Amino acid sequence: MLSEQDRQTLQYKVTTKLREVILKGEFKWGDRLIQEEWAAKLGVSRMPIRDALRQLEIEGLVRIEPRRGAIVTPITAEDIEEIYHLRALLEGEALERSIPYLEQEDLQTLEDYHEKMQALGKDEDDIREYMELNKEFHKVLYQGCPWRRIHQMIDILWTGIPLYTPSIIPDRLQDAHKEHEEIITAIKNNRTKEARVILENHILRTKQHLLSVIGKNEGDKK
Amino acid sequence: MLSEQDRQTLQYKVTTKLREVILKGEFKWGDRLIQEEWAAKLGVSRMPIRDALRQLEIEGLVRIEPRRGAIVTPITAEDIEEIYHLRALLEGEALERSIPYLEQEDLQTLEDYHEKMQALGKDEDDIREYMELNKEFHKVLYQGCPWRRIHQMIDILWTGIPLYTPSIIPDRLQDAHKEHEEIITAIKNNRTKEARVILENHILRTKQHLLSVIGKNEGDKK
DNA sequence: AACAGCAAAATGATATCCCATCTTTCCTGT
DNA sequence: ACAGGAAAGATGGGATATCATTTTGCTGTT
Repeated sequence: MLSEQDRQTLQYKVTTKLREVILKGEFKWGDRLIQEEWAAKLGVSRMPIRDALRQLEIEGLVRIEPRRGAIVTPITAEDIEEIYHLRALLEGEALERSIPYLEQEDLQTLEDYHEKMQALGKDEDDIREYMELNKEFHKVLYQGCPWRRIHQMIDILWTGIPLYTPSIIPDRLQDAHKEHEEIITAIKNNRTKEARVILENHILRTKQHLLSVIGKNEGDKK
Repeated sequence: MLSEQDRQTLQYKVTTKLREVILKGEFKWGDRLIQEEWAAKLGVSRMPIRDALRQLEIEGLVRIEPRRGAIVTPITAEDIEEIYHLRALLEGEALERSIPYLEQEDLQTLEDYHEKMQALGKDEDDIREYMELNKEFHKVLYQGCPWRRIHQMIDILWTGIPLYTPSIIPDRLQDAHKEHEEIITAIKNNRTKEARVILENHILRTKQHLLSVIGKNEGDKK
């Protein structure tokens, strides 16, 4: 049940809530998400639920079949593979087209974020903060890119990433940080193509790390 | 073959209709698309209109602002640039990941389409038929790719391409045909990377041709 | 011509109702 | 006992009516 204050931007809130529920793994593959059931659970009408489902279909978390409604399709390892590969492709392209438009001010913002991230520790709160800053850092990287669709696509990929406990991130902090620095340096020196390659590899390495950690955890459980 | 997309739902029809209207250029940049007005025009309620607008926002044809509704953002030359570049990126990747899964049967389908396209003439009906076959041809190319999101993204890009009068296509038929053939050959010989590069260049060349033709036409008008 | 302020319009959202279709259950005839 | 099918129930797509809130546009005054 959503509280009264959460009702400012209903569709947004509902979308966020449903996405969270699905990413948390509360559905099995192929489960149906019944509109009325969730409308009741969240205390809203069916319409914002439908809006949310359409959005989540775009993100790949449900599949909508005519007259059958939303079928939940949770994230698999293959999805991680896909999401990060597509991120590498699209963010690489976006960065290359962004650099010519980046101002001195943007460079400064990047360095600020970078420093803040470096200063953070490894407890849970700091890691959460890190994840937030990291997201902003990446956004600034390609905000100069004049294309409309690529931004939307990248956003979709980011929101579709499962919310892993921050506890699995720390091992890679050191490396990630160094890679960020390399990107900044490349941009400063106008080595556009190089920046792109570093970013792409940065993303793919993050994927590799994620998969290896998940793989281990999965092995532990069963 | 089109079983899934054969949606007989109203929202699908409405989306198609509104997309057509926008791509035909009946709106100027920044025009508002009033829900009730179009609900009346199409003889439906506001609901399927809203569903359609949400979809069109994803495709980049409208922008939805809270409490102000849908603002139409028609296609510009820069959009063509973006759409075709993203197609090259995404379809290239999809093709590379599709080839390992392509069956002998799919190869046969590709050659069938290819032959049919070759047999067509240059009058308007034939060109329309060609465009349809071409779409199917490309779809078969990457249908083996196991990723979900990339297919959706590619579909969105295809539907967002303006419906130019077929009269501007013929000059490139010969070249396009040859490029298709090269792709088939590369796939047959398992030269995956090569197939990818040919496809990417094929798409970018198509873009270049389109832009040059449009550029001329625009020049004529003003 | 500028502007303040108010009325009309449009959207986000709710509540209900209807119908088509999908799913499940249960009944029937062999 | 069981396969097959019919009926009942569940669910989604869609229509309609209504309300609150915000935006837009108009009008009359200065």
